[in-house]
Amino acid sequence: MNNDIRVRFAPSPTGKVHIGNIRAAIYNWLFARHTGGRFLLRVEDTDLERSTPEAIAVLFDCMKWLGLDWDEEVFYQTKNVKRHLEVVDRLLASGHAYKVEKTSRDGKTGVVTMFRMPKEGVIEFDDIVKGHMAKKAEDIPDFAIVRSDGSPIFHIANVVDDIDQRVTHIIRGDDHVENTFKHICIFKALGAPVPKYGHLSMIVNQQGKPYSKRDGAAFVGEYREQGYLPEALFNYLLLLGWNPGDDREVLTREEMIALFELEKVHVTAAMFDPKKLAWMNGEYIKKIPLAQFVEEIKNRVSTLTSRVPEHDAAWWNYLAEQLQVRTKFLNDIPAAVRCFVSDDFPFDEKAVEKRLKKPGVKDILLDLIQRFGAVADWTAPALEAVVKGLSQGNGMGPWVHPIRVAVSGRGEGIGLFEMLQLLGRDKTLARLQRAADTLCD
RNA sequence: GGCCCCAUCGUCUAUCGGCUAGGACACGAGCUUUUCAUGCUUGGUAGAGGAGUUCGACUCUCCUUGGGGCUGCCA
Repeated sequence: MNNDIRVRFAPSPTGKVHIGNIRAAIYNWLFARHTGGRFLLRVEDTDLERSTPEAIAVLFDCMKWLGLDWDEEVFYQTKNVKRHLEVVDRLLASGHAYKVEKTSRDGKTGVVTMFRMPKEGVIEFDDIVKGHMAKKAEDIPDFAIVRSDGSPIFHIANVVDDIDQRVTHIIRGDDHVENTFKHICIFKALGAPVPKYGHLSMIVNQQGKPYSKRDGAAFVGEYREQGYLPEALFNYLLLLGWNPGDDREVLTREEMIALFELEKVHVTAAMFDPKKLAWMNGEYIKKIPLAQFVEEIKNRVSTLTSRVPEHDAAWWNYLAEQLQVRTKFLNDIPAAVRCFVSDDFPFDEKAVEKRLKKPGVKDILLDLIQRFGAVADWTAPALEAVVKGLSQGNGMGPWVHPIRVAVSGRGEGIGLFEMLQLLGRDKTLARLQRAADTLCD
């Protein structure tokens, strides 16, 4: 355990949190938790137009949702501007920086402060994930650190904040590799210790380009809305570029913390595979304790109806048990439980066409009403026994399919007899009658 | 263009010189089966190309090719 280790996640709040960005947060967090160091959050809110309180709230929200807790008070970059400028003055005084009149791309002319890069020698560092990196100083031109309007630019703000926060390890996106050579020179010019670096590869789309919103859900909030579990997204993102060294893929948070090593993070870009994420989500849904899954169902039911129907705990548990293994996304729950909540559920056109609008089906349903009506003990096994008796070992399809569509409106769902047991005798018989009267030919 | 980085199944990856190249997702087949799933069994698909080092190279070196990043008064 090394309590001197300090890492930070330093996003600029834009109202949305990109999955590539949050993966950097995950790696930082895991690194801190694994080493016993501290995980800091710095909000780089210098873009006043986009960095609204709402945008910052979204950021906090996403992090909390994923269980990424930070250790010290949030550091706001805008509150450190005075320090940035003081440091620039020091650089100016020591000759590491100079002022010059420049014309920017968009044509405005003004005096900016430039950082003076060394003109010879090699700048190098050992990146924890990418290995040894070196670049000739002459290949990097001087660069601006203060705008003509007097505001500090990213390079100086970032380095000064890292010094002030006493950051020891900078774990961030690959796109900052080139900046690192510049930043190292600033640290040295200031006589500050150079932190260790670890650059993370990007998450790319199927074309190998950086994953953007055009490629599907690119922001954390979207996964949340679509019914993904935070644990699943966390686990999936972690596996995109890291593995525990054996065949385990679904890991507990404790295992992740225990096993995570920055040295084992991949250098290559990883393609985002929504199918595997979906699979992993299903794995995590199966792990939800039954009682909690029941609550989840009730919550979703409340989006369908103002009053959650009254049932005993056994009824809810039975439903949850049946539903849990079939659920890939929490958002699939409402459609699956609709028929238990209300008599007014939609009928799937195709299913009706295929299962009910066929000759003889009406008679089968009417016959079933009689037989089910005579069942003394309204349980799944008893009901199944009735249909088994009718099918005489030849497959229950001709009975089962029409019943399912008649009582639920859908061609898929939980086990049919379990469904009937949950619905109860009255609803089942009424729905069979209704289908026979109005949906069959 | 210049500089930097990268390269194993379709995808995520294991392999740290001995490989009949393993696992997962996806896909195919089968079993279970009332639907949809789950579960179990099972199949196919990979080391970009070329030199070199070595008894031996997917693993090391070089070149080529391909991909990505950066090259702002953005971050």
